[in-house]
Amino acid sequence: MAKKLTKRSEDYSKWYNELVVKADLAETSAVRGCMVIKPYGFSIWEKMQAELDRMFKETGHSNAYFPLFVPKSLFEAEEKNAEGFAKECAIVTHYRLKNDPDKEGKLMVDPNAKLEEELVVRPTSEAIIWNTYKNWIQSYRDLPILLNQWANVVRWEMRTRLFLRTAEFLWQEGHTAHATESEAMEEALQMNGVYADFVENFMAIPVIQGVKSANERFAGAEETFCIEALMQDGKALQAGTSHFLGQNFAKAFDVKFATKEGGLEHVWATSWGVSTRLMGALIMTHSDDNGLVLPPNLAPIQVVFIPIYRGEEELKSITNVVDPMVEALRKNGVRVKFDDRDTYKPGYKFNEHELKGVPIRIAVGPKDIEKGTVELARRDLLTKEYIPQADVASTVKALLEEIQTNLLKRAQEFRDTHITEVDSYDDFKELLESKGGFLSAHWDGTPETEERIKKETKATIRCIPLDNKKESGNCVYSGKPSSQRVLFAKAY
RNA sequence: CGGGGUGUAGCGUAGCCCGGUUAUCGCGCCGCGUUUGGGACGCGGAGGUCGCAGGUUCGAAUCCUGCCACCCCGACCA
Repeated sequence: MAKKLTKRSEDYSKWYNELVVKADLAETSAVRGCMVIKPYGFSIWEKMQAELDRMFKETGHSNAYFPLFVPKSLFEAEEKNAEGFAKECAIVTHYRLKNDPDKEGKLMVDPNAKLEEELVVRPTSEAIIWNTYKNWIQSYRDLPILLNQWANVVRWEMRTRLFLRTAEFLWQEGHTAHATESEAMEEALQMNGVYADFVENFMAIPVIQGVKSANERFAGAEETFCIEALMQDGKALQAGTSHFLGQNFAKAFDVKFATKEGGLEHVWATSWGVSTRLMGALIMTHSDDNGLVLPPNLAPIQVVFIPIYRGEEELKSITNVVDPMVEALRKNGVRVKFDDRDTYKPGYKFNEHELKGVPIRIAVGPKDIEKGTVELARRDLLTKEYIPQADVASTVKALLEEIQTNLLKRAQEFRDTHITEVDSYDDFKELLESKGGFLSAHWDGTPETEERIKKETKATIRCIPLDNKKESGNCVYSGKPSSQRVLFAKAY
């Protein structure tokens, strides 16, 4: 096995897969299309969960949990939603196994244990949740309901890719119920904003907030808002979505409430989610040929100390110097590890922590003991410098913030230089291949045009940016008049 | 589900066309020693139903048949 990762420029997919496995984030499982998230990868996910959860609570939401199984009759109640997910559902049809009379030691599905009604393993939970909300809502006094659940969902994908597309994935899904259309719409927009805030400020991944075209809209939604990110290879990634569901689910599940005025009206709904896919976005936004690069906010280990020594005596004197520094940092709330394993050499540790994306590495050896210094290396720039031991606590604190800022800035610059305005279809096709990224182009607003462009170029409309400026022009494909540019890209 | 490909140790592989002692090499793993400021080196060692089932043959990783699994390209998708 090669020690170095495949270079990003050589084969981006190969690089990505190697990185995910070698940085101890995840691996493919023996189960078709499924993924094992390893402890290190999961600890990063937990950081994301904790921050998101905090933000949800801050905006008035609570957590709850609903069943994994959705009876088929409930699943099919909202037609568009059902149709959208029908092709990728896992279905439970039986509830028991028995010994196979023809094969010693083997089991078979017991044909007598066939379920009267099949259970769909949730690909999303609108159906089961709205069937429950029906029982919870009678009056305007019961509204709003602002719930979130952390769960797994199953979508039987044909082709899978670690974190980006797996048959089972972890996510959070918010499901809210409101008395008025405007309140629901505000909620959907608010949560899209929360996602943008989280992804940009916590994960240092710049995103564009936008609206999906009808083709790309969530099945069962009236309007889908999204955050779109751009990966290093020029492909876009939908990083999160927030849906204004109108009264579709309320009508499908007959959820009405008595208004203050004595009327009876259908409830308005939203749903919104982000998934472990964000881990993929993290990797494909910041990482390099040496491995993962973690924004300090997310890093399970923010600073790693590595001793360089021969013999126990030397280690002891280094430990005496390192321990107070570690303690001082921890007191400042910094997540620190002193890697004093004697089973690996320093060079190995350097590479390992680089591969895992630790933002700051501090090496302490005999020379440093003598001079009262440490060697400090930052992961984002791969630079090294010597600083006095006395300055470690203050330097690290400031540097962690600087790295966090720098990563976002760097990604932002990349993203901004990869949004290109195009006005002819030839330029469109040419740039899509040569440069990639977002192409900002006029579109006549019809699904047919979007569909044709997709067929011919594989590019889709990623979104219509929320802050889009109105500008009259002509559709890059049909030449028909258009009032604004939209963002096209090839997407994951 | 359509087109193509691959299954040999934990991982990556040679051998297969043209059947013939004990199945190749690298990484990793274990032991001992020397090492330790960018993935150490030497010596020794362990680890294999050659995807599964059947067939041809004196003899099968190698040839034949069937099955299974996985990967890539399409369609689908957060």
